[in-house]
Amino acid sequence: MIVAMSRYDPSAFPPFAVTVDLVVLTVREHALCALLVKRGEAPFQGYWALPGGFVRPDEGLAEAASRELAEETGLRAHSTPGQATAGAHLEQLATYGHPQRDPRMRVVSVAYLVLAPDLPTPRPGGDASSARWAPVGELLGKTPSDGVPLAFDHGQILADGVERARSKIEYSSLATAFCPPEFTVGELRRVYEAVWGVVLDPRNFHRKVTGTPGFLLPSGGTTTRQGGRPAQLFTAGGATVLNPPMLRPES
Amino acid sequence: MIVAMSRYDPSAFPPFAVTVDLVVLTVREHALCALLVKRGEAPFQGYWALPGGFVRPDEGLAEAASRELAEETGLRAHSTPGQATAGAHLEQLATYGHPQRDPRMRVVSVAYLVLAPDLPTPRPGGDASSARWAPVGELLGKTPSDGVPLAFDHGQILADGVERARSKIEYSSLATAFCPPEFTVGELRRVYEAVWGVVLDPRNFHRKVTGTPGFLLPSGGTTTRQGGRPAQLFTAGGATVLNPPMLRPES
DNA sequence: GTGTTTATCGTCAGAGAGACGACTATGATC
DNA sequence: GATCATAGTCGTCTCTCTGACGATAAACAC
Repeated sequence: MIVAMSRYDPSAFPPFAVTVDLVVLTVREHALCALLVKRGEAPFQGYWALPGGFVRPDEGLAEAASRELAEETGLRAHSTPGQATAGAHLEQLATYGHPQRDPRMRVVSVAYLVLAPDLPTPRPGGDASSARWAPVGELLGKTPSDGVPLAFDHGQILADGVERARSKIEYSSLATAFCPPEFTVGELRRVYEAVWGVVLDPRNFHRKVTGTPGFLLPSGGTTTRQGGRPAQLFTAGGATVLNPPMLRPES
Repeated sequence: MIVAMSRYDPSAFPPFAVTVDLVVLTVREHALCALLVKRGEAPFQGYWALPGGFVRPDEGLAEAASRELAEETGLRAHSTPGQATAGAHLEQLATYGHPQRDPRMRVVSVAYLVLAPDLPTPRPGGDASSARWAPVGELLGKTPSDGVPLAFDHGQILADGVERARSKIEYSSLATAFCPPEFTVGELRRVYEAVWGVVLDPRNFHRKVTGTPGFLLPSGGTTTRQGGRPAQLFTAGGATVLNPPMLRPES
């Protein structure tokens, strides 16, 4: 409905706090991992949580997410498609606003999803007491009694972010955001395997990704850093959508 | 980052207003239409806008969207998948929070997407001065100089909602949300044609939707309301995902 | 009855994916 | 240096699915 002008009087409305929370995903040692920080204050003191913080009065939502990401990891993210630089991918995930999700006051949190290549160090920057990369397999798919859950509704946010990542690499070239600027087909395949938690046939995968126009650009070089026969190096091509998509194996 | 406790002091933060905006889509006369309301006050007085309103202090975001939808249209929406009732489908779309998107104060708006069967009357309920169903073809894909644009950033929100609907019916059974409880294959096909703006082959479409397990349940009856040979009536089956998906024809 | 409209069933060729064989080029080990 | 293990790359076969399109069926209008 169209609200009356008087309703815009700030004093007439209890204030909402608006925050951003980040689901930062990367692939480390064949496992999909999420960045967690340890909370230093109540509530949920000592619990692990997603990084995040308040949106400042004069900044946009994506801007706030990007700033928090830089504060936590030093990563420079951008949401522009077809990135060929070393930055991470950032996109809005969803917004969480259950009235009691924060016991102190009404907080509406806009969650962002970040896909980043493997970072050298977990670097607990900012004012979080500590930070770590946690394999999402150990955080998800467990009963709430297994281990300590995440603070607030961050377990749900993380689950939504992981599902978004899993489905989005099906029909987009976003999986390259997990890779360094130059990568091999095998490295890209291991990304898919880690994110989906499956094993893919190397030959069919190779045929699929090299046969999709614009997905991969040969950079000319080769590498043997994975052992075995030298593999061709590629960079991400300009294509952002995969048509036809590469669907996850069922079951 | 983890913020200090003092930052939770409401007086320390300029309040954000949180609203919900609704992209309500339906199919009328072979065209995809969106619900618009005419603004009665400044700013953008006299402009068409998406329906929406403030989130109340004690209600969740989806709850607020559902309430606004009921106030505007009388529809009872639910986001539970596999709905067999006459209600509309509701899902969160995205959140828009550019600092200057509302000239009066900082407003963060959580947009929801509603897919509804054709409603008997546009029913301008609530306190909007008037409401109408507008074909999205006339609102999108035009230069900003063609006609009057929507208020605020509602043109962008509408475009995002339409794109979400277009892509989501590819791999889900959501198109049935545009249909009455009982519908024919031809009626469902006309939904796809209206949403995508294409013409589909009736025979291939029939084969695809009747061959996908769980998509359609025969209800036993037949109808001739579309003219021609009587068509079998179906209800939406329990399946929510289409595998393999039904991809839009390219270009 | 004849024509029109819509629904439904079939056929055929081509694209694409899964399963898997074969070969290549490197480093590691004996 | 020969052998082995590892990973990469090319090919083949089959099956499924899709797009194009012919043909038939069952209603209504005249």
